[in-house]
Amino acid sequence: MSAVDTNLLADLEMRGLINQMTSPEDLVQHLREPRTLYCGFDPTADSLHIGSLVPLLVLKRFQQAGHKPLALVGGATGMIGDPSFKAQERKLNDEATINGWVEKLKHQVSAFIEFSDQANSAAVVNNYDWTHNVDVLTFLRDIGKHFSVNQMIQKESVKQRIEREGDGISFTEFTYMILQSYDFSELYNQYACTLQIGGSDQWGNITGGTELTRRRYQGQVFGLTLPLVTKADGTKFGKTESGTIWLDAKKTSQYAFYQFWINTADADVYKFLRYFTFLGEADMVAIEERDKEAQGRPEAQGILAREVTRLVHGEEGLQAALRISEALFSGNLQHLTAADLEQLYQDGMPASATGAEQLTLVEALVTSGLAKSNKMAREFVGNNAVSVNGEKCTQVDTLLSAATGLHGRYHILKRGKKLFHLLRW
RNA sequence: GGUGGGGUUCCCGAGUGGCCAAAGGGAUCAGACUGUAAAUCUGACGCGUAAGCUUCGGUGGUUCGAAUCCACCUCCCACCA
Repeated sequence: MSAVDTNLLADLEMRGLINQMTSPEDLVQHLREPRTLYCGFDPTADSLHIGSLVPLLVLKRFQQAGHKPLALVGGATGMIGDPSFKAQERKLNDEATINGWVEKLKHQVSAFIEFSDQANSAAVVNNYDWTHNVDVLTFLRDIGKHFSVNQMIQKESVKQRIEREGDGISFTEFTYMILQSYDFSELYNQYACTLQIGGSDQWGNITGGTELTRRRYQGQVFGLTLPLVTKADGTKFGKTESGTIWLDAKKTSQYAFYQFWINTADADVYKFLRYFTFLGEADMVAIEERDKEAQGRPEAQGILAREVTRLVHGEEGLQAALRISEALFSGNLQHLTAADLEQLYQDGMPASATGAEQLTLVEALVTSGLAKSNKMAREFVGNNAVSVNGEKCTQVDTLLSAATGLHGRYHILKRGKKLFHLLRW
């Protein structure tokens, strides 16, 4: 019960992972003992995306330091929708959908924290459990009474929605803060949970919970928010041209996930190492130093990509991503064996099977999704942007068939510098 | 409820009867240069090999011809109540 790493907050500080804390000095004292903390994840889709990675990893950091993490899945709050810093009212999803998502998130969240029999073993909780049978009158009298509307409308997170003409905020979303506060006080009561972490946008909701807990149970609980992950070029983190980067390998393959991190800008990569890996400070400083001295390609992106992919998809997932990446970007495609190619397919390289006897290059590009119309396909070919099995192909009418493929069965199509597709006959 | 202003191609935004698939910017994509970068330069950017076809909130109408004019509908915004 005493094996607590008291350097935890200093480590978080070094990583730039602390945005705000309630009563910092008290919290430092508080964390000298093993504590229980939580972070909420609302089901807004059937998978979390990398935006949730920072809080997930911080839960893990807390557990490694000897504390007990609770991952809260918002079966209840997900039905309401968090208005914090959202420009517009969100549409509600139906209950069955949300319940399906809740199950997936539970599973996903579980991969990041330990459930073994140790004293600080993690738990997954669902706020639906303690909210679904609270009746309205009880809620209004026992919980609502503790909240001042005057204070609530002062919160930065909803201010713009209230002040801005045109867009408003429904009572439903306005109430979200109360529900989340209720969660915190319930977790305090049921699990002795005394710390909530969350993104910086959660500050208002978290402090609501610390106050409610004090009023209901006279307990002191703490809040700690994490910084919003930003990119140096100002674009939104976690999105690429092709969409959101999900944690679920079915939605974003391990290969695509790995590639996402490999493509991190130099200006962001050292910051991201701190946010997303468990490497020690000395190691990270050394990496940065080495990259600075060596001209040419920095190695930080590769380290980041390997570390994060391993964290999310495990060693196997990482190896799969590496196999594909190495084959496509550094290997000679002609040297791949049939088994190698089959492995790439198994590893989740973008692929499709063709039903046709033969395809023109243009048709192949369109059916593989590498070009969205025939016209675009022709343009790519004309631009010298397409290669087949590692060789530039500039003839629009080139015919592809099983016979022209590698091992009588595969074509590796490449459009531009980094988009690949495996065509199977 | 009243008055006024709007809804244009992924986004912003010009366009007020033919010269409009529709200016300009952004985003995106490709090429060159590179490090599977950044910056820069070049090109593409509704669909179609092309002829041509389909777009400018919706539906009808006027006209040889409409994103542009008319009617109705719908959604949004501002001000007033």
